[in-house]
Amino acid sequence: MTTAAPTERALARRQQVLDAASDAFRRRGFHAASMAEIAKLAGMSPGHIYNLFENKDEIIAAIVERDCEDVVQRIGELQQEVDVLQAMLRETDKAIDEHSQVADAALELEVLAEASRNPRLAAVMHASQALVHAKALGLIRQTLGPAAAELPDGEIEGRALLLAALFNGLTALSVRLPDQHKRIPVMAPVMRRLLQVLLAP
Amino acid sequence: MTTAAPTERALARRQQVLDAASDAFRRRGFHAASMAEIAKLAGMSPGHIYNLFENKDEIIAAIVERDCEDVVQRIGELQQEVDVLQAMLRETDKAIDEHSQVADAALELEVLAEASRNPRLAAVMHASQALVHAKALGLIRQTLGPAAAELPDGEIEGRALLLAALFNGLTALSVRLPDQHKRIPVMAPVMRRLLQVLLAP
DNA sequence: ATCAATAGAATGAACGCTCATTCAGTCAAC
DNA sequence: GTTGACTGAATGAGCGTTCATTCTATTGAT
Repeated sequence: MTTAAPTERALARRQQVLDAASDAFRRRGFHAASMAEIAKLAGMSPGHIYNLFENKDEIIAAIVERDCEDVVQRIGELQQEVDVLQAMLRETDKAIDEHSQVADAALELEVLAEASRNPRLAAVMHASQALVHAKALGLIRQTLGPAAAELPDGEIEGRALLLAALFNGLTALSVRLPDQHKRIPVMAPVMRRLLQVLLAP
Repeated sequence: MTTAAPTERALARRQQVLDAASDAFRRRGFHAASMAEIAKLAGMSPGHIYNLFENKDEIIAAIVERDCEDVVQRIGELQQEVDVLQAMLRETDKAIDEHSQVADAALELEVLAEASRNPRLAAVMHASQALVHAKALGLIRQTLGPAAAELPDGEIEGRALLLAALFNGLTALSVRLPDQHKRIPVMAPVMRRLLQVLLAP
């Protein structure tokens, strides 16, 4: 038997490893972070990690899956709003700020870079991203309301893609321009106009 | 004498190393690409690379500087156009396509991820990016024409930042959704509307 | 025209180190 | 006594970097 049902304890230990590895990858990068360091942060021996994960690759794959679930949930929460567009316009500053955290950016860029050359990770990432994309389509349709039906084919798809690009780009920018967070007041008004183009009928 | 003036030959060989290293970093990542591999691709011995560059870090730093010069030049060429906005709207498809090449994305994400934790590289990147940002401000001012003077403080700055974010985001997206290049016709119309918000008075 | 001297270009084996992964063995709980 | 969680030293591969050495071409004296 290669994979028995994991015990509850094992599942909790896995989460510890994921937390530790996220931290280590963020600070050192995937290849430069050692299993010894991850083990130390997770409070267990390097050897035991191999009872919980096949290898180092599987750890980063699991991180991607977990983070994707987070994003889907966040979109779901946003959908609970009565007027999604108004909610987004109201929280533009906060949204920009959250996507401009260099620490988060580091892990995200690390994961993307690794996914562009590691097929195992690429597969997980594409599956996860497909879920996020579908959820984003739903969000935009809901925001548009009945007007959605009148739009040409692909219009909503295009909006979802560029909405994703915009926020992903903020993350990349936060590394390129380290004082970017100081410029949130400058970006916010322009961002609101862009959001209106992407989300208003 | 620590640094004599480099001969013409040395400068040419440096370029060979930069080409080789770009390729290797793109395919394997910065840490996983070995100096031996770079040397082989560049057609010289590992030892000799150390006559041309201080160490591995300096190679990736030089790549960033070279790529930055490219971007500044590209913006400069765009500024030669009589009507910059019209030119951009005309070439939207091509621009999206160029920013969606996974191969280029891989190197760019690698560089960004490394810059988020390597201070030497971060310094080079911030200096380079400041040049690009200044050039982008000039482009937007030129596009707006006399209307630029009427806009509130920071408006142009905000536009430049989000323009950069938008294209950077396309690069990140191309890794997340591998079939993104097939959706260019879907993204282009929406993108044109966004460009108008960012570049029209 | 020839040769010794010189100097930069280039090599590649060797060094010291770190890494992911394995596995023989310990320990606690039942 | 058995089982499953867990340890950490050992293994072997691979890394960036160094350096003693060789190559190549140019110079200047004869």
